[in-house]
Amino acid sequence: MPPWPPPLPAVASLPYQCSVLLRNLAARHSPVPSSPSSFLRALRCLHARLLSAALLHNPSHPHLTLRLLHLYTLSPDLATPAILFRSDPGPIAATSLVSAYAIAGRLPDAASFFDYVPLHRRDTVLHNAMISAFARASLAAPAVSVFRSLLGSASLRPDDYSFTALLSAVGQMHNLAAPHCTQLHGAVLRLGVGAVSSVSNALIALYMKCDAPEVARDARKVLDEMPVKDELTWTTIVVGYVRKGDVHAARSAFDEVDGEFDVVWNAMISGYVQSGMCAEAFELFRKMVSKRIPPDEFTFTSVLSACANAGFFLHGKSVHGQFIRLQPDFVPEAALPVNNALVTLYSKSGKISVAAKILDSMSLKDVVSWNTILSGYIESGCLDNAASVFKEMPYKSELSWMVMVSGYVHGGLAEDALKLFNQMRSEDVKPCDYTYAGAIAACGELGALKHGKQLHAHIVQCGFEASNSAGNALLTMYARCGAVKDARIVFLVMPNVDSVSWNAMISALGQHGHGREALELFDQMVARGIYPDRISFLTILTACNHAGLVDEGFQYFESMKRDFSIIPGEDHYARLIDLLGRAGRIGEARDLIKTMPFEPTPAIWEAILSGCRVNGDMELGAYAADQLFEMIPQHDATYILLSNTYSAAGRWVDAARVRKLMRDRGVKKEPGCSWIEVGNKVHVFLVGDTKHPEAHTVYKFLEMVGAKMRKLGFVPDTKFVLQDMAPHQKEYVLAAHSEKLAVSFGLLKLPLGATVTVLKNLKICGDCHTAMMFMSLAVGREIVVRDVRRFHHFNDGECSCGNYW
DNA sequence: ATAGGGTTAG
Repeated sequence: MPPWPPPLPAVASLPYQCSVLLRNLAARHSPVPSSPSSFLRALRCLHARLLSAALLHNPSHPHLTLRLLHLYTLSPDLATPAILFRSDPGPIAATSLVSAYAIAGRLPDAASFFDYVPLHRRDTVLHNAMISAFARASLAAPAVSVFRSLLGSASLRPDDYSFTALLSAVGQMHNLAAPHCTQLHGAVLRLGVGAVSSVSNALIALYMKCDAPEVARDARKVLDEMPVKDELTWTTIVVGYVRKGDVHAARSAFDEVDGEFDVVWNAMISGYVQSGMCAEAFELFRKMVSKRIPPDEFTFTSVLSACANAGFFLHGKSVHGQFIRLQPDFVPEAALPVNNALVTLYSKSGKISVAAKILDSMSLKDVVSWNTILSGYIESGCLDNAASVFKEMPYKSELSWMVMVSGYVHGGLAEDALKLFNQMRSEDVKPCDYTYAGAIAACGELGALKHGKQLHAHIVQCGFEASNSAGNALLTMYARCGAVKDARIVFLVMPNVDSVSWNAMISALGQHGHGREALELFDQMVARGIYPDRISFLTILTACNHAGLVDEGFQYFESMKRDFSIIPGEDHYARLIDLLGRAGRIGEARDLIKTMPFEPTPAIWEAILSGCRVNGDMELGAYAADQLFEMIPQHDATYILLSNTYSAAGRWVDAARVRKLMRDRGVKKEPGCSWIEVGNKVHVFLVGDTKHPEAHTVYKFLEMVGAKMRKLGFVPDTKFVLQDMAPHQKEYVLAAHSEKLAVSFGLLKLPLGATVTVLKNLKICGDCHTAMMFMSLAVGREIVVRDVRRFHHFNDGECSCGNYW
């Protein structure tokens, strides 16, 4: 019979071996004494030996404590900690239980053991353990009150441990005021514990966490007065300067110790990563390796995240290799964050299958691992894989929901996003502001204004009104739904508008025909010292486009290069060309192409093409079409555009060739629809190949619409009435409560072609009244006034745009 | 029997 508990392994490989030992014990891989009392005795013996090896409370190995605790709680009929405690309800057992539970993140259990000890039996050490338990959980107030009760006790006095724990607890508070630090500093000096390095370290950390900029000096003073400085002193200083945003001060402090202590390297490397200086982080790691300082799990995690952030994938791969060589030294718990960082690295470098393989090979996974692979799949566009990971992941956090909701929105599946959001709330998961932002963006996609407004109310209720992500999402949603007024209110209410907010507001004005106002707002933004980015200029060009402000558009384009040194991208050029084309200055557009520093892209040719359509310059149009044809397939719309252009240019054979290509490649023509509000009804128009209005297709479409709306949980009592308006066109009236339901089919994104088709259909129906209303809705949205005016005369035969599917 | 710093997912 082998001895029990098994003998502890040699010192060199202690943490790893002990972890394995404890895991095997928990899994009953080792012989276990038959009687509960001898199991308990042996377990306590093991516990004591781990403690004497200083392993259990070594901050690098909290997982050993967890494993041991797990072993204690393993079978309820054996030695649960409660039974352990009942056999010895004194302060000593309570202290180790309080700290064990605190490390395990189970604060309520820790507190209850503290409470069980009668007042007269509590000693300073127990108080200290409780204070640090609260500190770990970032709960400053209860920690302070435990410290107060220690002060109030007649027989007890706080010692250096008490102060260290208290200072760390107070440091968890947000917006800590400098006077508090000075006050605590005074108390430390009065009680004469300032010479103890742990107290001074905590004091330095406290000063560094203060918002006031000048406290760094006070921290430095504490440092200079310390008789003995240890490695944690220097780490605290380095970390503190990084937190204050002063990487250079951190680096000079690091150079002051000359890398004498290993952990300071970690602090400096991660400091560089946090400040976005990934190249410096990697350089330091290289230096560390050349000095033969062994990297630990923190080093690996930081440097890998540096590689992932900066796109140093080859460097990352070599770090991966080094980690593999050292891997046997790491317990699974220590390897976990490194593996997580590896999964991130490979996801970001586009090697999602390698990332999945690493995840698969991990013996230990946590929420972070699952969330990482989830966002990896979403970023690489594998929504299906993401959805199945989401379904099967053993634990979810709020972040998982957030990633999935916004993943659906980004992937164009707004309905699924809202469905998931509703499911989330029915499962009582509290959404954070980012998740709300995702759901609101989904409403914007769908044009579900009422639903969006409800979410706005929730946001106010949850206190997320000051959040920029939520505010920007609301702003964009209102803009997409055409509620510029509401968008403006959100913009005015937001406490810290950022450049995203400005861009969104400018775009809201621009898209709804308030071109001049959009330009004014842009100038205001610049005057306020907010630097416009490339998105700002895209927005401005769009605004100019919608308002027909050609010369202004040109001026802003020049100013972008000259005053803000932003290099125009293909999208900027495409918009400028579009602007020129619509103004009939297609020749200038053609000249502009020649000045571009890159070869024309499909977007550029498309812009030229639409300009040619407006101007009837079919020669240049056909040339652009030829260029596009070479680049096909870019996206589905290109085929239709091409075929129509060739037809308009009289090149019927080429048009037919495009149509054949379209058929061969299986490009689907899906029916689209449009909407119009009349009174409290919403009319939905079916747009598409209406020459084959087989009844079942029409009804199928209606069913689809109905199912979609029911799924979204909007107006459930909506009735569909089918009315025959004309042989070539069907109109469905939604007897809705004037909600812009039809917008939920994504119709605000209705392109020019579709609008033209609707107008054409209305002409066929002879419903000029509706047509006029439709135009008034269309004007200033995606459609430019002059385009609509062209069809004011409804000259069918001349329509070069054709149908939009 | 108790303390201080450093890590990963958007």
